[in-house]
Amino acid sequence: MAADPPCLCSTLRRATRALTATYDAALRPAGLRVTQFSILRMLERLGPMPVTRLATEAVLDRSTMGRNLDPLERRGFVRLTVNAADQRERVASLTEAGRDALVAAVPLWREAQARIEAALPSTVVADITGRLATLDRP
Amino acid sequence: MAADPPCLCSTLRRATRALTATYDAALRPAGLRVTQFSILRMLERLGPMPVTRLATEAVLDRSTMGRNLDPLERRGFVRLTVNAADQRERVASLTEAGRDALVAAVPLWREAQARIEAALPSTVVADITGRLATLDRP
DNA sequence: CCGAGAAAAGGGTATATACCCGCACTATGG
DNA sequence: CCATAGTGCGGGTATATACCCTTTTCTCGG
Repeated sequence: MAADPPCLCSTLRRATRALTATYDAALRPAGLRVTQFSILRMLERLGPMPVTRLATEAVLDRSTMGRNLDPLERRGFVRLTVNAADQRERVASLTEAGRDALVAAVPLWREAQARIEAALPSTVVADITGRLATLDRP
Repeated sequence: MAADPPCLCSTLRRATRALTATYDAALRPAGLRVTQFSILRMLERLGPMPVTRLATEAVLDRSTMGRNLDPLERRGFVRLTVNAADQRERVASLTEAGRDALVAAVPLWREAQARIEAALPSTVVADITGRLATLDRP
């Protein structure tokens, strides 16, 4: 009986771990991880946003986004304020320190992104996303 | 000024989260996550193995493998015993309960794997792995 | 055979991720 | 205008991941 082939999920997880380590190493001088960098960049692009909207944008669980904001808030890169118009909402916004961190990180990110892109074109990654999108949520 | 393109790493992480959720959902009836399933399968394939060797095999940090084994040991799927020949080593082995869990999980995994493979051929994933392998340490 | 260095683990810390539950607040139907 | 349904969020719990430092145990050169 033929052995089962490798698990697609485990294989992709392994690849993602490696890629994450590469980006994290590249961003280390700026004191950010790629996850944190992405959140800061999203805040810069979208402006102040409530946690739930950020989570939706990143396709992350809401509580995960809340917890991912914690270290950023603790280090003063993000401020969380209650929305006066809807007191349930906590609006995340980039602080000056957060903007500075982003400014320091962007060139490092661009360098890593270019280096990776040379080996792993964005079309390949986009292809994966597209293929997985066809597996909808039942 | 053109906006920076999406981050390859964040995009791949997002895809991996989605894929993991799909596999985890498929394996839920067997009470396993895909991470745990992979470890059990590795133990079945390789036989009893010290934690460090398992970590190397999975390309995981040693301490991560040790912690990933915890829930499996707690639930009785894996046994950890000190190697008499080298008392530093803790050898992980599949228990009967672990084998049973695997037997229950394999058909679920095969179903998920087949379903995903139809949308995301293993060649595409293998391609990513190969491309990332060319990025060794600069 | 013994001491120095290497190897295997464990524990501490930190982050990333998701589920559930309950609380607080808002919006809405009568 | 109030009861209720719905929404946003925090906290609890669990897993996944990696780094560091320390302890235990081996191995090997002298």
